[in-house]
Amino acid sequence: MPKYSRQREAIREFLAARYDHPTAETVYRNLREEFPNISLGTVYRNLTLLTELGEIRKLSTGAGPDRFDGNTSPHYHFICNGCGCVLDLGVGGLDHINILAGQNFEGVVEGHLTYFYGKCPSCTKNKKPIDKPFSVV
Amino acid sequence: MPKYSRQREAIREFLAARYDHPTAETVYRNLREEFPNISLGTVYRNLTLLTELGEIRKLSTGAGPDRFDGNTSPHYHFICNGCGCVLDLGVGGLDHINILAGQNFEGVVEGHLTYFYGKCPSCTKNKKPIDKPFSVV
DNA sequence: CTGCATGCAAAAACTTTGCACCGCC
DNA sequence: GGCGGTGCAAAGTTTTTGCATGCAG
Repeated sequence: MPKYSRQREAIREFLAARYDHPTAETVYRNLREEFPNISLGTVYRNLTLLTELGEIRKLSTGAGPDRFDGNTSPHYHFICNGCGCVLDLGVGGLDHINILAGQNFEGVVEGHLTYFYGKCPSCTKNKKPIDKPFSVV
Repeated sequence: MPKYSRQREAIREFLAARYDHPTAETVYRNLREEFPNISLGTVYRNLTLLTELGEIRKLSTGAGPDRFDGNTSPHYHFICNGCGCVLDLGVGGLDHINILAGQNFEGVVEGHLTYFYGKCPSCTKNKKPIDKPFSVV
C-alpha cells in the first residue's frame, strides 16, 4: 500500500468532482491553486498509481494526451468528432461482444475497450463545431 | 491526389504483406534495406497520408507507439495482455452497439472503436508470457 | 528515524516540421 | 521546369525518471 499524501488525495478528489475527463496538464493547473509547488511529475506519478490501484481510469483517445476519469463504475465513453469533448454513456450490457469476438479465435478474450464516436448533444444542435475543436480545459 | 513516390509505394506494400501491425519504427527499419537513406520523417509522413487516404489503418493501443494495419477491410483487433502482440479478429456485425450506445443519449453515435484484450493463442498454450512482453519487431 | 513521496529538472519516447534538394509529371 | 516528396535535423508534445529534500508512519 502506498503511503498517504495530500497531493494524491487532492488529485483523487479533483477527479471525483469532475465529469469532463481532464488531462494530466489540466489536473496540474488546477491543483496548483491548492499546491503552488506541485510538479507535473508528481501529477503523472499519482495518476499512474491511482490507475494501477483501480481508483481512477485512464482514457487513451488516440489523439492528444491521455485523459483521466474519476468514475470507475463500468461505463462507456463517447468522443465528439466536432468539439473533441469526452462524455459518459449510460449504455451497459455489452459484454456479449467478448463472446462474439472469442468465436473462431484460439486465444482467450477477457475484455474489451470501446470508444463511441459521433456528434455530442451540443454539436448536434449547433450543427457547426465550436470554435476550438479538441481543446477542453 | 498526391504525387507518386517509390517510398510511399514500398510502405504500402510492406504493410500489405505483414499481419503483425508494425510500428512506424519497424516500418522504418525494414524499409531501410531497400532505401538506405529513407528517413523516419518520411515514414511518418506517408503513414499519416496513407491513413488519411484510407489505404491503411492506424491503431492507437494506448500503450507504446501507434501501429499500422495494411488491411482496411472491416475487422477488429485483439491485444494480448501477455506478450503485447496485436492480432486480427474475424468477428463482425457489432454495429448494433452503436444503437445501444445511442439510447438515452442526446447526441448522434456514428461509430465505435473497439479493442479486445486477453491471452493470445500462444500465451494461452504456454501459460507464461514470453520473455519480452510488448516488444514486437 | 527510516523510507516512500515530492519538487525540480533533465531526459526519454514518440511524432511533427522547416528547409534545401531531388524526382515525378 | 514547377511543385510536391524526400532527407536531414531540429523542435514539439507528452510522459518518465534521477536525485536531493521533506513528510508520513
